Amino acid sequence: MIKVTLPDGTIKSVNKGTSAMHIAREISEGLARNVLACLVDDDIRDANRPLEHDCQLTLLTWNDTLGKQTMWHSSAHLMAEALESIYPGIKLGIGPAIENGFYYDVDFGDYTISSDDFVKIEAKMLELARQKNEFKRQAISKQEATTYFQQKGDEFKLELIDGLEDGNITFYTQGQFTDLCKGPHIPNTSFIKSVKLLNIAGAYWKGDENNKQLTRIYGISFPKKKELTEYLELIEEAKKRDHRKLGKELELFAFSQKVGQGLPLWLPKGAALRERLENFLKKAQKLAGYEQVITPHIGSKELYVCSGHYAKYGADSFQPIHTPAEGEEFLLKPMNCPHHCEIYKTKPRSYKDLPLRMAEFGTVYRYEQSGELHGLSRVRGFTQDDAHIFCTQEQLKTEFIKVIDLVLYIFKTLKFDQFTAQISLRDLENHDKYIGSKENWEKAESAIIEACRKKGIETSIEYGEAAFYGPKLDFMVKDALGRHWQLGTIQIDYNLPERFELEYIGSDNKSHRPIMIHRAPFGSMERFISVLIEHCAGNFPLWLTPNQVLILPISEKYHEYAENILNMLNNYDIRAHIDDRAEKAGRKIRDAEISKTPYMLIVGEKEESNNEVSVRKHGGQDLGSMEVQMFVDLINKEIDSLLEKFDQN
RNA sequence: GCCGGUGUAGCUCAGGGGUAGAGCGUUUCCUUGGUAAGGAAGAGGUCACGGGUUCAAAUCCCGUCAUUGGCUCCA
Repeated sequence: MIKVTLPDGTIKSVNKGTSAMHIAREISEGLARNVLACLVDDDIRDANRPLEHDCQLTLLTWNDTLGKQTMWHSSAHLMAEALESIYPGIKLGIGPAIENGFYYDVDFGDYTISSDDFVKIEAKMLELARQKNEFKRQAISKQEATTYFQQKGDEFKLELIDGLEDGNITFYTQGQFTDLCKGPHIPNTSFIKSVKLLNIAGAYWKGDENNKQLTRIYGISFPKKKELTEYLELIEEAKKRDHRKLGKELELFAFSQKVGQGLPLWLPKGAALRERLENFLKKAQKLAGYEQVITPHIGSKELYVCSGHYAKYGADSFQPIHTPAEGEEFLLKPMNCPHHCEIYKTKPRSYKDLPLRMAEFGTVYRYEQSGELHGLSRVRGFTQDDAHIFCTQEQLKTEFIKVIDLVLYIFKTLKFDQFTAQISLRDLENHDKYIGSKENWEKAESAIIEACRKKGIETSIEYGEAAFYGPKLDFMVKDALGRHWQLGTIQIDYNLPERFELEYIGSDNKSHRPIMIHRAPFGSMERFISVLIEHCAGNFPLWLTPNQVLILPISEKYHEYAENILNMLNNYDIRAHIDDRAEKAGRKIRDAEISKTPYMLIVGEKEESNNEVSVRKHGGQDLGSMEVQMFVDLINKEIDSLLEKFDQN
């Protein structure tokens, strides 16, 4: 007999070799029908595998992330089975579960496949699922595994097996399909009640662009048909929020073939919005002790040779601009830091000058790969809300924390309450690719970790993700379609001060080297605004939104009164317009709603005679009629509540 | 950059070897209205661009550009 402890603390004594599924069935048949896998101590396993020792047991269902992942992993196998039966002879790469669904990488050989084929693949998958085939686990020797895939002629699996340790290899079989897999899997295929193949794409074998490109098919599956419907509705909703669509509809930005790809054109409304966002940050930065600087859009090639960027990125950048002078070369600036270093050097600095905080909304140009360009999220010309803090080693942690405060202030004001923070450190093994001394790196890495701990930020640590000149902390958010984007970034740099020979005179009257912190709370104006658009679905906060108020005269007779109202609002810096088209009120309201204007003022005979306005909020709420002054107060009060002052304790 | 998809009116899209369609928007006229679409008439397109096949190409083929879903990359 062994003792199995369940999450609620109950201990069950069962025969050795009993399965988790058996225990589930003892608890209830309903539960057993929903168990997809289980956790034995901290090990994820098939629910049907026998339990051999005393253990903690957690039964995993669709409600658990790990349960979902198991279902999706099994669905990838199911898809592979379906694909093999439709396209005999295909070769399989890997087929894991992902955040939302699963994929399988396949070498289709001579078959051509497109999303038009999804319907028949989905049908085959469901047909196979209904066969209620068990996922059978089988431990196998490396030799046997190799033989199996040699016979099958699947070089990808052979390559995978090659990297595995003998004695640790398992196969899973369901129906006619066997795959190299460490599992776990759901008990049988019938748990998969609905599937949807989502898209098809190329993907390099093992993620290496020197390797063969396979066809990746993405899909998702559910234990209930209804959940698939809901998921598809969610995707539709997300598409409505796509910043590329809303940016066009709300006339915020545009692109032009003639101007060039990845070079956004800011339309009047978008430009004004961006300007307000910049001013918002400038105000907070002023309070935080930053000074604004301005630097040119190009810089001598020598500047980047000095910074080291030319050696690393020169070949993949916009190429140098030549002048009529022999040998003279300039680069479009890909970052602002070297310029700021030169500002630092304009005069001798004392420890009393530090920390020196230099801010600039600096527009930079990077030759991003054409396939990577995406709306405003990834462009070739963009403006960083950049700043560089030059400080001493002692000041580093405090300054780092202050920057975190600024980032959190922005997130709070714009209601980004779901973000993740990632600490990027050096590769654990290979330290050669980083510039700078080992000691400095260690100091910098621990400063970041401590600062995050102190601010109570939940972080993940990623090794090997650091920039070549220093470790960093990145804040990431998801866009409407679930893609992750990096927004704010804070990076420590021991390298540039070295390369530019930056110095300050310490209290000991000796020369010392400052440390540099690069930071951009928004990241770039372009990307931040893209995420903001999707975050609020185009319904910007009142202080940011292009048009705050639309005045809707009931008929032409009230245009003059509407003009009066407009003048009053303009005097209070409220952004308002009049819809003076010869349309009915219902029509004007509808159009105002579609344009996402926060407030509508309906004015007609009643309002004019009482010297009032009727206020309707976006979304339909009728606030009744009131005097203009009262409406102004209402708006200002709302803006005040949204725009808390930056307080750096 | 790589592998797929797409490119038709300002927008969203249908069509498709015999020189072009809808809805919305826009313009003009009528209507002067009360909380999500009033009516009528008109304008608007070298069907992305360049080649090829053909009696004939927007349609088929090739190339380029842009865009899009991924992959790789991201100072």
